[in-house]
Parts: sequence; structure tokens; C-alpha cells
Amino acid sequence: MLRTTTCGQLRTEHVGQTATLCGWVDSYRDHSGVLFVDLRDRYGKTQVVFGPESGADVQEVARSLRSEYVISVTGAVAARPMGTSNPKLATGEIELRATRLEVLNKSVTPPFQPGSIDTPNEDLRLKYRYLDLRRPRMQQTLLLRHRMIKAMRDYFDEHDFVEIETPMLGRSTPEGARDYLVPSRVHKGSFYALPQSPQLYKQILMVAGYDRYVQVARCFRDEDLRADRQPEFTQLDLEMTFVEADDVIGIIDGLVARLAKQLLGRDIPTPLPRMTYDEAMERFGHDAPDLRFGMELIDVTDIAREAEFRVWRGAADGGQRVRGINAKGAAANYSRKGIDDLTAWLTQDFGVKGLSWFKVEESGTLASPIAKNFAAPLLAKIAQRLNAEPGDLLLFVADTFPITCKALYALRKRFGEELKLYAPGSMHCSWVVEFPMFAYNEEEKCWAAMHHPFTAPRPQDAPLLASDPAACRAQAYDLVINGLEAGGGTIRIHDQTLQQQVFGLLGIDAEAARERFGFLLDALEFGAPPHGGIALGLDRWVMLFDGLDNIRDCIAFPKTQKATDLMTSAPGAVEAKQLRELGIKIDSPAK
RNA sequence: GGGGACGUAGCUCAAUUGGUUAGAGUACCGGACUGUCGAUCCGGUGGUUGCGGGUUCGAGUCCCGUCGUCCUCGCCA
Repeated sequence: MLRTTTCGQLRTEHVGQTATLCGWVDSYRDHSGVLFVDLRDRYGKTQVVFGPESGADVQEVARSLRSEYVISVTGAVAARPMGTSNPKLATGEIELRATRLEVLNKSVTPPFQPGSIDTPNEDLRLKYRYLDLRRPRMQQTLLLRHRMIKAMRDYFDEHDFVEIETPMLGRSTPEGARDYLVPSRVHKGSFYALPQSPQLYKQILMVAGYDRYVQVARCFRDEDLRADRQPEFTQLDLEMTFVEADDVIGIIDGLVARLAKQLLGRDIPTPLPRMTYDEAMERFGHDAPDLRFGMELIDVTDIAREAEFRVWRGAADGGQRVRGINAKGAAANYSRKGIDDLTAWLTQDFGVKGLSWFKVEESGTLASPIAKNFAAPLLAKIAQRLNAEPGDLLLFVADTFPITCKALYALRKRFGEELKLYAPGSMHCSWVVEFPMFAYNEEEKCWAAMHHPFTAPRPQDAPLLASDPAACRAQAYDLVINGLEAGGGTIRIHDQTLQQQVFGLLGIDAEAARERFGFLLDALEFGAPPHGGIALGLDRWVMLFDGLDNIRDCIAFPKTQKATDLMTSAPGAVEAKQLRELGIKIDSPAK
């Protein structure tokens, strides 16, 4: 070992000992007669002192040290002189009085300093990721990530889960997200697909009798990125045999409580609350509601039917909905212009035709350009329904149910942030259950699976498959943390006949089903047990547990929004020879 | 594919309504300093304002295009 101690280790109890530290020069302060160097490694920072007793030679080398030089220092651990301890450092009571100094490696002047307070722009951080990852904040996150994965593995091991790896090179399935494809050299013109999730393999493992499977699984989806979406991400994937939805939910409840306690020192009572999909859409307009604050969606369609206001009345009479939210005390926060901006945003992003609004005046009356279109008793009804108080801002959308959901969900989310309706560190976990089996695809004029085609309907809803697919509910459950889908799973179909019926509804005929999932259908015929599972979005969990607002900060080497890696410049061109071997011709050459 | 924000010194930012030689902090270089810890003090280097066009007497500022980063809609079973 080149060191005896890390930079986060020494305390007053070590005073008098000799220690050798290695690390990066975080900062240096040259006072001529005495020099200070803060030495950093991932364990912390220790102040190293080069005084007269260090010797002229050592002092001279110390004077040449610059940011990010890698050095090894030996010296005596000493208590700092009275009044010079630094409470900001864990090692702030002591310092290392250097007697030996070796520069292990120099550094060119870094484009930004890992020890600096301000964070550089993200493109720079990504290009020099090795410098960015030296920042204590990043190290904290990656260490939390490690501890989380470790705790998860321990937890599942205690519950008899077996970790089994599944292939990265699989076959493409047209359902779901766009696949990342890998060309086959041996079979020219054929492609592997990187897994979107190990879904089919884990089901096969249940058929194979492994009873409880878990995997930290890398998954790939070639879709456009978001703050909480990367093309390459990690799932904590699991599957269980002889279980019902409650069993899977119960296991995850236990995991959530364990991790919150172990990683955050926080008590989360279980069982976690549950809400049906229908209730979530009605009360919050979304299947992953942020329950850290209220501001629920309120329906006023019945009131709209009596209104003079044509926009409302027309919508209500036409079978659409009029719903709104009460932004408590926000009337003063949003000027006429501010509300116009909200309207423009909702029009652009969600296709609403307009935004109706009222400000509640001191007298309790509703003020708005559209107020004249409402008889006084109706205004009173609206005020009462929304629990309006002076200073409140009431906003309404009159449109189809899906559009009112999207627009009001977005408004509610935005108000939650802008009006600071929840404490910064707060965390709320819950389940949304009883998802519909199918969503009708208007463009393709066909049913699509809400989760995936292997999801089992609730037993009591199985007859609806034939009569009313829209009403058929799945044995599906999503874990929601702070308004983010943190995981989702289902009980699977283990019966061949039922599976065929669902394929039929999805427009997958027998031949196509055999072509794509023949191996699974075969497996279902060989004594497939009832089974179900869930996949947790591990990157998102880290993000939520660490109070971050984007997934890139939870991943050591993430991609940009255009799915490139600024450090390695991936993706890049390949040699013509490589393409020839694969039998691939490029249509439009890369720039 | 659509909408939006941003791009100025190595870095973080400023620059009035289009108007003189584009500034500050920090980093970097040199000097001073024996207890600092975001050290301090003195001096200095550092700029094709992302790139390309255009409008104008004059463009960091306005317009068009393009590249990059981010946010977002579509998309993400």
C-alpha cells in the first residue's frame, strides 16, 4: 500500500501517530513560511501542513503543487493549534505535519476544479466526467447507489431470491419501445436486440422452477430522453412464483421501509397506501400522482351544464368534462400575463382550447373576464365546490377527459413546484393498482396492452375480455414516489388459452405470436406456475433517495439528450471492414 | 418530428433601448506574507461574444440558417 490512512480517517485520537496519505490536491494556501494543502480522496479531506520543520526541500516541492496533483505525504498527525480547527471538515481537529512529500503525478490545469463551489455547465462535466466524478457531491450519489444496490441484494437474498443473469443479446419484438439492434456477423441481415427488460426470461425462469428471481438488470430503449429517462438504464428486476399481487406489493413495501431506514434513517409506515387507477385519474389526472401535496382535481361538469358560458356548457353537453383546481392563495402570484403564459403553454403542449380562471376577491366573489357568463348562484356553487377563499386562483379546463387530465396534471405539478407546496426533502410512496388491461389506439384502430401482453386480468374481469375489453382491469401495480413511476409490475398469464385470447385482442394472430414469443407459449404448456413480479427503476430510486432532479447525476457515465456520450464521442463511425463483415451498407453516410 | 431556454476570458457570470477600447469574480502566471481553510494583498497574461450569413453608419444585443447543452410535447408495451 502506498498509504497508511485515507483522507477522511484521522481524528484527535490519532494525534502523535505517523501517517502516509495519498490523494488529490484540492486546494493550497501558500503563506511563505508555512503552506497548507487540503488533500482529497473519496473518503474526505485532510489538511496537510508544510512548515519549517518539514525542511526546505520538502517545502520547495510543496510550493510547486497545483490543483489536482496526485501526491503522497508522510508526517505526524497533530492537533491543530488552539482556535484553528475547522468544523466544516470531519478531520478538522487535526492536521498532518508533513516531513516527506512525493508528487505521484502532475495535472494540467483542469478546465474546472472539482473542489470548487459552483458546478460547471453539464456539457463540460460530461466531457471531463473523470473530473466531475471527483466532486464530493457526485461521489456521495454513486456511493449511495452502491449502498442501495447492496441493501437490495441483501434484502432479496434474505427472502430466498436467486440472482440470475439473462442475455443482453436477445431477439427484437415490435411491441413497446424501439429496440437497440446489434447486427449478427454470422447471420448477415439478422439482428439481435438489446433487452428493454428481462421480461420473458424471468417468466421462463419461473417456469423453470427457480421460484424467486432477482437481477440488477441493464435495459435499453431507443426512445427520446427526458430528465428522468436514459436510453440505457438499470432495473431491479424480480419475479415470484405462487403469488398474488398483494405478495409482490408486500415484498416491495418491506424493501421501501428497509431502504428508507437504512439509507435515510427515515421511518416509512407500511403497508404503503394504495389507490386505483381510476381514482388517480379522477383526483389527480395521472397514473403516478404526486401525493406530497393536495390540490386535487375537482369536477364541475354538472355546474357547467347550467352555465350560460358556452365553452363550459358546450363541453358538458357534448359529453366532455369541466374540471379545475384551486391554487390556494396563488391569485397574487399569477398576473393576467402570467395566466396567459400558462394558457399558451397548455395550448401548445396539451391541446387545450382555453383556460378558464377566477380570482377570489376579499369579498369572496369570483373575479374573471368570463364571470359575467355565470349567474351569481352558479359562481357561488363553483366557489363552494372548490372550497374557494379570498386570494385563491381557480383554473378550469373544459375538454375531453384525457385532455383535462393531462392539462390539469401539468398545472398541478407546476404549481406544486412554483408555490413550494411540499417540503424539499419529503418523500411519499404509494401504489396505484387496477390498471386497465388495454388502451385503445385511435390511430391504429386497435387495442394495445397497457403494460405488456403477458399481464393477467383480474380473475373476476376475465369474462370482460370478450364483452368489454375497455372495462377489463389488470392485476397490475405501479409504485409511485413523489409523482414518479418508481416501479411497475403485474401478475402474469400462466395459462396458454388466456394468453391466446389476449393476443387475439391485441391483434397478434396465432402465427405472429408463435413467431415472436413461441418459446414462451411453449413454456406455458409445460407446467407454468402462477407467477408475477415487478421491476424497479433503480436510477430513479437513487435520484429520489438522494434528492436529485435528474437521472444523469445518478449514473456514472450518462448520455446526453441526443443519446451521445460527450466523453467518448459515442456513437461513432466504424471501419468499412466492420460493415462489410456484417453485410451492412450505409444509406446516407454520416457527416 | 414540434415548442421553448441557453451559448460572452480556462470556469461562473455581467454588459442600459443597437452606440466609445466587451467587464467582474475565480482559475492561471509573477511577487509579498509563519496558522490558513472559498486565505489575504500587489501586479500581469487571457476574448474571432459557438459557427455561417443578413439588416444597419454601427451588432454580444435584431433577423435567417446551423451546431451544441438543457427543459418539454409527441414517443417511452
